[in-house]
Amino acid sequence: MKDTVGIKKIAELSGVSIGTVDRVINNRSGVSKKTAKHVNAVIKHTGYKKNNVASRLKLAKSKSISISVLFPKEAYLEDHYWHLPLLGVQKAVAELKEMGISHELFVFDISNKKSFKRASQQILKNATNAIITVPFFADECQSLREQADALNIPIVYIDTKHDVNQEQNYFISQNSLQSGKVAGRILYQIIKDRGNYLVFNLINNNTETQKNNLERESGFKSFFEEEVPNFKPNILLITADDSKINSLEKKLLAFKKDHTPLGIFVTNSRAYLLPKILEKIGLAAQSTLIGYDLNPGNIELLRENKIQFIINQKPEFQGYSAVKGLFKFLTEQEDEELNHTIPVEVILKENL
Amino acid sequence: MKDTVGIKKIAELSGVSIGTVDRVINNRSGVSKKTAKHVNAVIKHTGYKKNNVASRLKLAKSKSISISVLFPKEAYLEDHYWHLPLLGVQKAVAELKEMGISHELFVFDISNKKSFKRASQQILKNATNAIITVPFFADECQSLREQADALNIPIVYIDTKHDVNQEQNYFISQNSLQSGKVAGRILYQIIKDRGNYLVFNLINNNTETQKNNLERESGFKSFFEEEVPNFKPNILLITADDSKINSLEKKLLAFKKDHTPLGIFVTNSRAYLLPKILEKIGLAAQSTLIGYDLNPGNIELLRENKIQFIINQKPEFQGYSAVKGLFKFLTEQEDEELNHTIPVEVILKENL
DNA sequence: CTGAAAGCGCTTACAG
DNA sequence: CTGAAAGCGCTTACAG
Repeated sequence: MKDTVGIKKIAELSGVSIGTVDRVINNRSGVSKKTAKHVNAVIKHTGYKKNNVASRLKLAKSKSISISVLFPKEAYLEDHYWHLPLLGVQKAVAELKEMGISHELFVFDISNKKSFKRASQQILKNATNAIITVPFFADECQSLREQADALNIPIVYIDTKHDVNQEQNYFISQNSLQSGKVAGRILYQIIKDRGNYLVFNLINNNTETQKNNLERESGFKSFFEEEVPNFKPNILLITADDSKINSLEKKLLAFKKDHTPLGIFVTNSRAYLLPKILEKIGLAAQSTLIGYDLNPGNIELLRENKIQFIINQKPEFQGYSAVKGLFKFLTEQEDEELNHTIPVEVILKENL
Repeated sequence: MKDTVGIKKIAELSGVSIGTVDRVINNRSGVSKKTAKHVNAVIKHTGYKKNNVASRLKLAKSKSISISVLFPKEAYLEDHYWHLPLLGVQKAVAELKEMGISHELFVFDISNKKSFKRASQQILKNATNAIITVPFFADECQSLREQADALNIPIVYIDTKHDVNQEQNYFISQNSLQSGKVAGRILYQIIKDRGNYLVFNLINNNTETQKNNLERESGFKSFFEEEVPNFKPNILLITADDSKINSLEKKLLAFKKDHTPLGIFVTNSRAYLLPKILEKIGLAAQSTLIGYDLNPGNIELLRENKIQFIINQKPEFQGYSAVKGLFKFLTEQEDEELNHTIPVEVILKENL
């Protein structure tokens, strides 16, 4: 391995002490312009790059990086979707713990904006270096954003991309429009023009994440417009509250008449609610069902072949990437890993 | 952050010097049994864990880890499949370079066993700490294995799992049987019992990696046996040399007669050879094509919707995982990351 | 068989 | 504004 230049070499070449070189590298105050300029020239010339391993070894105790994670309280439940990004966070923190990084979990109630506000205030009161959360509530995120900006604390949102325009807004999430197109392609391959399409927009809350569902729906329709423009599919959109799902039977019965194939796209994680109903009214055999997220209900029905496809958002990977990206940003000022589109992963029984 | 115990604390609690603690931790010679036992007891009691960041900082120069990568010579070609695992290797090495890790690329000709042998001898002559390669040639791998064992050099094979039985054989590859089942499921969803199935086993070499193709084929058939046992699909297997592919036209014409759907599974990366033939003999419209690997030809045809599905083996990820896993093994003696099944990733135009 | 000391590359409190 | 020295946790050559 050829000798890499270190701070010592730079000091030697610049004719200053390593302390001064350190000040220049880290933009600390107290260096004359002339010296700084000279040292910077040497740095550029030699291609010197700070050794972060050494840096973090020194700083691990005195400047430990603490990341606050603000998730729905379901993150505590091992079976729940919101536990998965937490697992990813924990994995990344474990990998980096010798570099002096730790995290703390804060939770809120997704049906209660105030609980989000309260938790975020608590986070800002503690000295934290970064925040990872989910943009459920537009106004509250906006206000958190402003306060965090003042303290120079970066925020990484996972799961959903909302359209706030500030700087330092980082998003690690799937492109919902694109995932809707994937669903469109898959169902179209199967149903073609021989049957009907059904989009279920099941609502169980009214937060920002609902936007994901609408974009997925829109992506689904776009697929047909863009990819098979001459085909005008019969797409029925059913928007319904979870609790009213049983009242839909009559509506669905219309599809039974000719036993034509039925492609069903559920725009959120609750595809598992449908198979029972489809069986009850005798639509199961002619249906192909695609939904989102590998929750226990969906997994079981994939295994039983009652759901055919699941689009996975890789929530664990989202949490993992958020921590890794933040670490890179906080130690190297590189933020390109903090804006990250998660690939649309297609899961069926055999690659579960 | 609560104070983690370090070597200093262990020394203090054991009443010995840190030098002795280091000897015990790293199983170095020259420690009395009594001292070792006592220190080990303290280590167990405190839950001490070596700080690898500090360790690697100290060792980066004197004990740099060097990984030899032995790939087909096509790894040099940016457009080629074998360039991808190399990119993954490079990425992982870049992430770990401050920990004192480097790699060197050696190449061989896949049509020439001797070139593999020659390159592997050269690797063994240099002092290397680990080898990453592809098991193209069973005998040569076996012999490499034996020599590497004697030198205590771990080998990680990517791409293909072959059935050698030694210890220290690590494989990072996709489960070919399983990926064939995925292909079966996808085509069955589309074709059902309304059409015919075609499996193309295109041969362009006779190395061990050909086993992948056979297992994929076998997985494809297994899908039908296991998942739809009452359905006896009409599956035609076509084994052909690449160069003879055009002579197949007559055989394929048989499928044209009734315009029934045709599900085509190409068990290797050369699905891109088929669309032109299918178009020429008028089978394109009724065909659904699934193949392997995101090479430029397949990508282009996915974009044009002339190939419908590609199964990706994530070659870049394979190379990346091999390096990360080796690093963990060489620094922490943990080898669980070195046996790794790559998920079966399903790609279509919209999630390319 | 064991310990004291130097050093990996960086950071910081202190002295000037 | 600048430098000399100590130290992060581990490793190693050297002395005993």
